Amino acid sequence: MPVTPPPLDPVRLGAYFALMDVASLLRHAVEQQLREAGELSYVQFQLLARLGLDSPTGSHRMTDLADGVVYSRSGLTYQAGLLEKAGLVTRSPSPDDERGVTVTITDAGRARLAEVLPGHTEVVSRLLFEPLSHADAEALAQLLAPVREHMRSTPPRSAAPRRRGGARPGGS
Amino acid sequence: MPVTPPPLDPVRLGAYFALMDVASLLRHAVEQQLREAGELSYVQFQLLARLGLDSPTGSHRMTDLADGVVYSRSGLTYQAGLLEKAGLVTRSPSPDDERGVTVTITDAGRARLAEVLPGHTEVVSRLLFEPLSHADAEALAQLLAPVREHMRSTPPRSAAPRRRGGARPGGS
DNA sequence: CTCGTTAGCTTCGAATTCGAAGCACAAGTG
DNA sequence: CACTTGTGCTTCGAATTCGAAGCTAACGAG
Repeated sequence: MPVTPPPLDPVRLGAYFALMDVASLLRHAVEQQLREAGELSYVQFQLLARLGLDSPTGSHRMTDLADGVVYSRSGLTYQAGLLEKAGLVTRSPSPDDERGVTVTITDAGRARLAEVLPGHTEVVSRLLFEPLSHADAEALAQLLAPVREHMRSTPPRSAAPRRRGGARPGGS
Repeated sequence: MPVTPPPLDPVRLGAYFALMDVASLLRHAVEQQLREAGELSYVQFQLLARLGLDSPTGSHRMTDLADGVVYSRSGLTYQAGLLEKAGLVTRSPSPDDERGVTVTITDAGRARLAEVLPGHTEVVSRLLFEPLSHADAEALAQLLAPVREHMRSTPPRSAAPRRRGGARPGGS
């Protein structure tokens, strides 16, 4: 039974709106920059960045990539397919787990990443950090860190008994 | 000539990632709640909220709505069309400006809004504000306010001479 | 008044996104 | 080993999104 929660006070409401608004605007600007500079979507850029910058080997399992990116699994497959078709990554079965897929960035992928990264940095610096001092940025990061933790550890839904979900084995 | 900008220091990079991540997660959670509680998309909810809560008359021009929402004009038309088909708003030509369209929320629209609002508040409170004190929320709002201003006042692109943009007159 | 320009919104086609359903491999149980 | 359950990823169809193109109304200059 949904107990009517207390409405958000103006301060929180403002913070909520500002957060969503800033993120949307920033995302749109970044997307535009990426499209013009390197024909990349935001998701593709995130994947390349994760592979090229966060990984010493340049490889990741699809699942690991999905953890870093919010989007749905199917969307991830789609974008990874586009990246592969563009020659920026390769997909191969994982050595340990036959059903896993390992995605590896190619040299062309690294080159493309290096190509768009400066512009990306420039846009983020200009739009997000121009009005913020270094101390502000630090405060923002420290404010958001626990929120991120909290969201990532909270299940998507509280109740909802998950109607016998998942993979039915014997298909045909 | 894109002068290579200095890369983002770790603090700013962390703030940037945290911001985008938190906003994405929150948006997904909110979208899910809205879909389950009231068959509304996020954009539709924003439009209804703007009409039902922000406007004394319950009406707005399309342009005013577009200013509050980030999405494209065509997307706005699409969602407004869906809302109209669902009977939650009406669209009529603006009295002053014959080419403007005024969107007005209906009683059914207000009812639907009242229906989903508690759940929406609950999700936002739980996901975003549970790990934040009231002072934290205030700090967050004050940090983001100038950023929002800055983004909204900055043109989408700096250079790019806008190739003779807009409406070409003699179509046929 | 007539022409050229701008503003406001819609239509169109292509691309992206999601959730549900499906398949193949892995792991646990008897 | 046979069988059941769970994990990892992909395919599929529907819905949403965007940008470009188009149309009508308002505006400005000659």
